[in-house]
Amino acid sequence: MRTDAQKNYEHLLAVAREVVTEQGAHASLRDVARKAGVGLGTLYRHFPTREALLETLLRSSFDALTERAAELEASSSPEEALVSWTQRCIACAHEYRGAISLMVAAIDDPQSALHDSCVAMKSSGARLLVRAQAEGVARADLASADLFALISALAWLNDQPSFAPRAEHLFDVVSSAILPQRTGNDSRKRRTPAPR
Amino acid sequence: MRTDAQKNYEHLLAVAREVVTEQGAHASLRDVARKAGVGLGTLYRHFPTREALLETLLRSSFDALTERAAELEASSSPEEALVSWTQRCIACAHEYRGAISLMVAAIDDPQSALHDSCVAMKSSGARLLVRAQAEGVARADLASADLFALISALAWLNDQPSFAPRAEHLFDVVSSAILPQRTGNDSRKRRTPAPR
DNA sequence: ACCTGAACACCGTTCAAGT
DNA sequence: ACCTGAACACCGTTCAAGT
Repeated sequence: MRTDAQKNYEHLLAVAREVVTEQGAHASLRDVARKAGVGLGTLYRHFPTREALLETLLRSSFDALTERAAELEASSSPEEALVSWTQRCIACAHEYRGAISLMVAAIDDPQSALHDSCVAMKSSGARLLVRAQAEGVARADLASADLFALISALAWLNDQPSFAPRAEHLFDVVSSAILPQRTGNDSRKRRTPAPR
Repeated sequence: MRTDAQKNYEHLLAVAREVVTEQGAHASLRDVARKAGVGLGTLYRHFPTREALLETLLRSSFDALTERAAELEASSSPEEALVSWTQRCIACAHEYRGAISLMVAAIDDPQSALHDSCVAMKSSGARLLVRAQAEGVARADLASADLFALISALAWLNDQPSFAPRAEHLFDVVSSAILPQRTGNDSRKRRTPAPR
């Protein structure tokens, strides 16, 4: 890459990160190019699709997620590993508003720039899930697709301003379905204040 | 309403139903007007916002939902009533792809044409939830906002083509979190085949 | 080798002008 | 009283022309 192209690329990415943080994953790409002081074509050459841009923005988070799964498998109980990783997963998908819809669409589309990252995420989750199931602590009838779906649903809920305040509680509720025997997961006991 | 206006209104609604069924709640309104053979302004006068159009399309379903809640309260066990109504609720929100996002946004926006319907839905659910909680069969720490959130999340999952095939199973999983003591809800037993 | 921005085909929304 | 569609300000995407 020519040094001027490299500079364009990096600046574009920095501006995109700002704009997407503010406006979400469906931000205007025209706006990104404009704010970066760059021609539209330059943006499209560096990032041929919205997914490609998002993938680059989330790259390091995705990598950290995979790494974290391996660490947790070695260091934590099957139960704690699954809960902790799931939480991180949701935070990662929630990094940019609206990103989760694109990720969900990508899991079934090998053409998408987000495909590999999402498959990796699903696989990491699958390992932790199987491990917890072997221990009898996670629901036996969950497939990795189900875990990915539940994580996606929680990330989507967090994206909705009306539900965001109850995000933690909703996580607990869904967790209790994944790990029915979880310590302190007695659903008859009030764990979080329930507003009217 | 003048009879020609009435005719326009009804034809517009019929065409809108078709288009929205095909393309989802974010279908082009221009396209609806075009296919109805009507000026854009005509559509906007009858339905000042996308929400207004959707509200009209879903009107009878919303009414049926409220009615059904009352029926179930009288005729079924607290547990069965909540499960059955929740299921209907999801089907209703899922009637048009993408409608759930607009509904979720409407719950906190009294200006939205969908606001009242969503509040009614939430209230109906709240009654059934409280009843089930009084019986000790539903999680005590769930607020009506949580139930609405979980219903929304399931409706959203159903909207995603990659998750739709596992919709029923995902409903069972989330149900087991809402009703931990539900008959046959033993999560250690395999209830639905889990594909690899 | 890389960049630009006009061109094209679309949106949603408003509102002057028509019947 | 109702209808129309041009006008405006936006999109995403492509690609000929420039440096």
